[in-house]
Amino acid sequence: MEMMVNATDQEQRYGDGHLGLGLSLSLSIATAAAPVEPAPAPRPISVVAPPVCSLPAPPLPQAAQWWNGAAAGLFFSPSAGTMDPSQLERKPPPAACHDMTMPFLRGIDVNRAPPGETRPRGASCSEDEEPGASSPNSTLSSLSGKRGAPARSSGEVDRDGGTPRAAGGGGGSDDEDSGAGSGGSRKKLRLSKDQAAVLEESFKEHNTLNPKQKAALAKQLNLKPRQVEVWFQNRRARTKLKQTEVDCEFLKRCCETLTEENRRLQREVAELRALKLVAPHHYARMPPPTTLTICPSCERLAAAAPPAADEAAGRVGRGGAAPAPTGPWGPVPVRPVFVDGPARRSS
DNA sequence: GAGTTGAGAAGCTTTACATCA
DNA sequence: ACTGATGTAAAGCTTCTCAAC
Repeated sequence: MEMMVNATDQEQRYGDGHLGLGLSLSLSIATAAAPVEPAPAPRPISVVAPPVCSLPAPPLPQAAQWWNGAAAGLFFSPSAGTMDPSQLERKPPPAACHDMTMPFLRGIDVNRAPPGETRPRGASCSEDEEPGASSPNSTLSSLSGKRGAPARSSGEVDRDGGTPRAAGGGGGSDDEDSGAGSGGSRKKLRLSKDQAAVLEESFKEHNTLNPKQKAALAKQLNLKPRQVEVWFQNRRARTKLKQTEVDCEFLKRCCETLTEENRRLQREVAELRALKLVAPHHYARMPPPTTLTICPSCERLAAAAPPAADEAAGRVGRGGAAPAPTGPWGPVPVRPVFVDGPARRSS
């Protein structure tokens, strides 16, 4: 097979968890500017733009990095900033998500495949065609065929969403459904609150589903596996979009901060030059410029600290530990992390 | 009218399997 | 019989888009 993969394309395609180009940039900045600290713990999904510094986390195995993001609903993994392009390149290994448990699926072990069971690639997933799994609400929209083709309009949607009506009915396979495109406008399914809540919970656990999880979830929610799949696809796409917006804002702030710092440093340089012209003899007695140190953690240049007692005693070497956030490294913008899904209507 | 959201389509990668030298 | 290369089909994913609400 011919593999002509555009790197940019790859980054975009598999950017969830890494966020592609823009993300890499922001992370590079953050990596260069921030001192080392432990990685922030995964936050609850409902938190938006938490006060977390964009610090690079210690490199993790790829699957772990991905999972960190996925489990917390984070598509922007801080650790991605330390990843090399090869790490950015691939999706997580399927096992990373397939082995996770879904506590909300009571009594359904969707994660444990029967020993030795591997679904043949070519075989159609019978679970996906589960005939009885049709949403009480979805008997309509899920029936819609191709775009533009009017779907069968049958039944109404339970907007309230409390209890799904009896699933029964359905009985039609996807094939049947898609085939019946006769007349009537396409009614749109509205997932019930309960269904949405369970899906959200599930998404917090895994942002992708394996076939078994999908089937179990569909069964539990009285939806078709295809509907669950679509919901997850949309959720991923929209979460990523939100995160991209957040990252964009963050990058703007980074840019402003760096620009301001650049101006300040240029002014400083100009002042120092002027000073040197005015009083060259003073500078002759000063230590050579090699006393500038590099912060070992963030590799930023720091002016040498004024001679202190420690230094006089020879106890301080060059390149000492970087001061905390308020040190000479300047302000580091705090990159917000979008961890919440698209706002849901509260109706 | 704008925002949200379920869903279809296109295009891509991955993977299992078959075939062949 | 075994092995590596190659082709193919199916499934899943992302992205874009539409349309109903």
